[in-house]
Amino acid sequence: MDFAGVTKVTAPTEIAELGFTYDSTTGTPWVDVLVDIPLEEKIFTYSAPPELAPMEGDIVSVPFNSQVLGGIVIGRRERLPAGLEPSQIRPILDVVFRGFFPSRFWLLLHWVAEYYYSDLATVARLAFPPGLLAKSQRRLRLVNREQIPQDWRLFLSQPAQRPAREILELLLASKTGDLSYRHLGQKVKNIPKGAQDLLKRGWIESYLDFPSAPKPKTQKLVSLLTETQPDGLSKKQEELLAILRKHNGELPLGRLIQEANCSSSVAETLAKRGYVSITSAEQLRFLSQPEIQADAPRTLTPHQQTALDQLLNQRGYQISLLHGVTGSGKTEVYLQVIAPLLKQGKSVLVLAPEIGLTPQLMDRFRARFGNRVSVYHSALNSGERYDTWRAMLLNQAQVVVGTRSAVFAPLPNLGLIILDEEHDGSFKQSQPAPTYHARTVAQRRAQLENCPLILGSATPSLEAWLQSQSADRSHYLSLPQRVENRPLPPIEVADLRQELRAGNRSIFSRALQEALENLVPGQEQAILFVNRRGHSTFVSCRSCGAVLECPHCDVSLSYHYSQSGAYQLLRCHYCNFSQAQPQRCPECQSPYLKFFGAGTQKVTEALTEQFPHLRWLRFDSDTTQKKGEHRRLLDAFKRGEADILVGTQMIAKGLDVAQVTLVGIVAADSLLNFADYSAGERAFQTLTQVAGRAGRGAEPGRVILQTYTPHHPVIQAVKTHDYGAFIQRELPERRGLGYPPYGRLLVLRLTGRRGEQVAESAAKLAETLTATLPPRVELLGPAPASILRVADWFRWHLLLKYPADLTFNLDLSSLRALCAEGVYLSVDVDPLHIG
DNA sequence: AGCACGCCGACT
DNA sequence: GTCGGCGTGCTC
Repeated sequence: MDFAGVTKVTAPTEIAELGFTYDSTTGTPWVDVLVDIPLEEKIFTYSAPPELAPMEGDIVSVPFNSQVLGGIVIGRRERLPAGLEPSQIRPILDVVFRGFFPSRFWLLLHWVAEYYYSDLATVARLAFPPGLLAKSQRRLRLVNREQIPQDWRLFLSQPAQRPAREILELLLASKTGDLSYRHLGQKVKNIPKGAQDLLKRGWIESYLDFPSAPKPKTQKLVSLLTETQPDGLSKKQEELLAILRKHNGELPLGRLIQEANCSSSVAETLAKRGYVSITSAEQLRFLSQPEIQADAPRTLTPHQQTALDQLLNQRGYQISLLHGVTGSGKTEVYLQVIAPLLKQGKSVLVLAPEIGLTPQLMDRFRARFGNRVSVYHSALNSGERYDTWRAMLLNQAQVVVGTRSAVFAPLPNLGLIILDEEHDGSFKQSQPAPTYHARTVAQRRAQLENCPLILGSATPSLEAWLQSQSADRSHYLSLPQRVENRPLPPIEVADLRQELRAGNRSIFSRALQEALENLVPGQEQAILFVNRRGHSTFVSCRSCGAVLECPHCDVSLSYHYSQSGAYQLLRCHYCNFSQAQPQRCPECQSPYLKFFGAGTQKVTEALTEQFPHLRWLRFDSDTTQKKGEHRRLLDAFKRGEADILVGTQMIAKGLDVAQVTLVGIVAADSLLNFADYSAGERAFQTLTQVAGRAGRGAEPGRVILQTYTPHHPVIQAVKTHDYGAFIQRELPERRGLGYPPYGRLLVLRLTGRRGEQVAESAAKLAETLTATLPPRVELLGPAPASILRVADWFRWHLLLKYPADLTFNLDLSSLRALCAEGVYLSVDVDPLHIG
């Protein structure tokens, strides 16, 4: 079955009944519009043509200078602001979308804009599907291709006519002969001059491409209005009514006339006489998704049942941390909390780290709730996105599963928010603004909607854990055991220093080699976790020790090669620069280059060499670039087409394959050695999650963790599956240093193409901040970023650290004013990474 | 953010 | 003189 459903068209007033209110009775002449432009004061007053009747919350097109921009009506006013004459006021051009914005949603956007030092228009753009806030584009097009003389170059031979020549060349080369100013601007210097020349000759014309609101596909729907069989109808008319009756009284016009083999005029006559109605209906485009076997609620373990009972009893805003070890059945608890809410007509928002990586979560939801589940994430194309957005707005009792940005999903009757894998870093946007964390926004939203929020994780973030212990309306629920009494896999730590001493130079420890040797192909599967993609993390010269570095970034290049051996590349993992692997050291011409650091490619290479009987699949961002490739690879692995899955971080997320009995962590150390206050927390989470992939089926699992630092407290906590031990060590440390969750952080990032300028601006900011910051705010830096230069951009930052109970405000625009030209300042509130 | 207007150097 | 460079300021 596919989901291509037909929804009855809903008039604006009906949308309003979904809980949004506005008043169309007082038609005041002026409206304030938030214009979609990053400006200090973004509110402009427009006149409201009565026929458009723009109202609060409407999305509108407005003239702005010589462009047309999207905007949001934020209020109406009786009189003009001081100093404005009626003659200065221009009218609203169009209402793009009507009657959105319940006030609590509006408040949420406001709050996000303020909390993250962003602005309303930027935040609003996140919350809307593309197109709603579109701006007009100035475009140039050829008036008539044939009319331009063959020898046009002769007319434009002056040096000063270079822009005109270049524009014309580009236009002639393009299929449509129609290009946007913006596009041309990237390739031609001084377009206005060139355009002027060409316009004067009458070869091209310039026009404004109006933003067109995304329109849902519509189709005509014919509905039966009479119960009885009316008299005096023609044969065709009777036939048509009979067909309608056969289809429960409703059919799309196209299908109806096809089946009745008549023209639409027959239906129109019937409509005129009042026997049927013809309405316009939206036809929503959805991703056609693979069919899923329906399933029924599963029997719960006592722990699951306890958690479920507590969650079912919650009313109003509550925040619950569902701390369930890997394989403890959190998803089943979610499903059973959701079911009764849907029956009450409420909707549920489920946020997950990356939908692409967790198709299994999606499948579980669809198996239980069928077509009441929809996905919303950034990989949807704009048509799908728009229609899903519409559906969210219009449908009752639905489940939306989405990624970070879905926290803004416009569900009118929200009954619950679930944030699964709450600890996952991808819930935080670090770039561009607003630098929001979906967990933080979800919490605010739950408060505004007055509904419960459930955070789920096997390895809760320290923030969530601390909050669950102490804060108001917070609850801690635990699922300490796996379902069906399956044990957590024992974790063996292999000391790589001892391996070296014992003369083992393989990247696999003896324990891991033995385990791989004993893996029964076809019955058991293994996962090998490697922290890096590619082959080697760096290449260095044996003679002079030179390390090959990226010419655009301050990092070493990684070595990659193709399966066929067709290329050997050095690639930068920061800016994607690549070059051929040189035959000789560029410094000393020595031919002896050595590869260091194991990436996924090197591991698969070693597997082929040492275990030729085992088939492997590589799962990292190199092998999953194509759309749908995640799923394809995971499905292939699930079907047993390979014995071993070799992958990066990605495999830690929600992968649930019953046959996996062995997990190998090739090198845990790279995770521990990040110079970041939260490195330990992230390492604990990743290692625990990866280890948790083992033994999820009937067969018990086994984990081998290789490391050079076996006594590191994080390794020990992972080894003993002891979350408590981990936080008892980590929390006092954080408290002592004033780091989150006890203190708060804010990073000011400065970037620019000229290194000295960036450094100077950073120093200047620091000076000003030192003089103006309130007493309990600590300023650290300025410091160069741990990788100073990425893609030829230099990066410096300043870190502000302050007690969580302190509120203060930065005046961002005056700080921006302090920066040198070409130096950009951005803010990251509650950053996850500082580097 | 665009985009116009407006004021100075190197060409016809 | 004119064109072409880009600084400055405005957008309801």
